[in-house]
Amino acid sequence: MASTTRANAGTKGVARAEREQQILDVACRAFGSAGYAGTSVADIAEAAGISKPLIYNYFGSKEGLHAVCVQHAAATLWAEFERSSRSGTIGLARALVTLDGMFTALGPQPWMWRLVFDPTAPRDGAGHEALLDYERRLFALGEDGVGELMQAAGNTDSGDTSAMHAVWESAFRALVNWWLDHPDVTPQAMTERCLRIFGTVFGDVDLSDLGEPGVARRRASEHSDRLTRA
Amino acid sequence: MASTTRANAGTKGVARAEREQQILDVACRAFGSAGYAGTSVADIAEAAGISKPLIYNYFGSKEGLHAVCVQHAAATLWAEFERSSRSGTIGLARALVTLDGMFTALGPQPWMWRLVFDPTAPRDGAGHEALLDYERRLFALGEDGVGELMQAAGNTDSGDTSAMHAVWESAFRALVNWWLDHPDVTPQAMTERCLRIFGTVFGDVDLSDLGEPGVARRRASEHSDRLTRA
DNA sequence: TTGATATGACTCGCGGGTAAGTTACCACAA
DNA sequence: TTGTGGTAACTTACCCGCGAGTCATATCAA
Repeated sequence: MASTTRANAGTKGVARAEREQQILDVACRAFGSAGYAGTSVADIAEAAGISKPLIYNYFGSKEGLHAVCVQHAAATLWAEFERSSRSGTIGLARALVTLDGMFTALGPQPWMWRLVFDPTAPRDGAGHEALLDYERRLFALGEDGVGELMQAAGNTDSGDTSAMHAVWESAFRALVNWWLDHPDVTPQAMTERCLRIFGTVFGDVDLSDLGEPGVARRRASEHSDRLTRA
Repeated sequence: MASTTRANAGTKGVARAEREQQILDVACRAFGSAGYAGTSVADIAEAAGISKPLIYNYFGSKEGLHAVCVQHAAATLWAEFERSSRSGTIGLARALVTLDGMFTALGPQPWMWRLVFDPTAPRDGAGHEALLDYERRLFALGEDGVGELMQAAGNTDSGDTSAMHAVWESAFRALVNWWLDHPDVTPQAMTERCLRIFGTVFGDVDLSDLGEPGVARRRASEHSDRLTRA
């Protein structure tokens, strides 16, 4: 027994890489649920079962930790968007494929969404840069589709296109948010709902553009194993 | 000169009601610009040219002050929505009239918008109640229009209607936000832009529903004097 | 003199961040 | 096999600024 001081320190035999990953998981859930401002480093430390200074040792600062979380989330979501853009579909069909991919990707980790669209996140630093980058690429992707639509309708006003794009992104977010607020609805059912909504708004959607109606679902399930991991 | 102590207190001859109004104006701008979390009571006191304890004397707490601001903003915006709903138009025409009314109402006081849609606002208390009430009424108003649209399209699924409603509200907010981000665009020009966008999305809008294209603008300018006060 | 209007100078908790020390593990010498 | 030093993993206990909220006090008008 010797000199059993009441100190509780000392290694627990967990390697840095492993501990970092563990902290990251907890932090993503926390930031994605309560937002950046609503989450304290002490909260994360407690949830991860470690002490605060360890987080500062490994990530430097609250903002540094958050930046890594955001980069991870942005990369994940962006990968999904890019995959959809390679689906070979265009116009509304591609929109549907993208929505479907989002539902499937977010199913096991819904907090990722709020992590990226957190209004309380800091307006500078590495995390913000990552988000700006993500938004820029997303913007370019969406601008194509909206541009096509506007041109097909004979409208070439750049202001109109810009506003229209804002509306489209907002509608996209609204559909995802609605789905996140209705956890009972399966991704499949939600995609079908989106299809019906598109039909209502745009008149009957030309399904020949879409190939077959099931294409979105099939492509998504091809990758669903890969996505259900985390 | 007598005993000129360096104390700076004492009344400045401003009546409580007047001072409260003055504080309120400053607070609305502050909360509406930097958000609830991003605004300190000291900030407001300094901007109003008074000291912090006076605010606590008159409004009890930061949340109390914020609640009054929110109630004011919600009432103002709601009045505009209700006026639009009495315009006699229906469907897309009413949507246009409502948007036009918002642009005109927000022109002289754009911060009102963020005051109502502030993600950093407290989730309880009188201000939150006022917002919930406002949202409920807004919801009922929007549900009508969306319900009509869905029914006309032969879709009676309540989930579809709910999601559709979320999309509509989101699109509405996106248009207003876009406009707030482009201060050079006049309300008139923005309303015309919305008309063109509606035309692009829904196919050519039936303008007979709308009466004449200028109806929104005319009704709004009737009241523009009343709105440009604050 | 009384009450309304006003303020300087506090208290206090919360949360980001840090200094200094403690323990376990591991490579290597005896 | 058993010391022994070095390092990586970890914690306790603190600092410090910021912002909400308060107290005692001061001035003036009626």
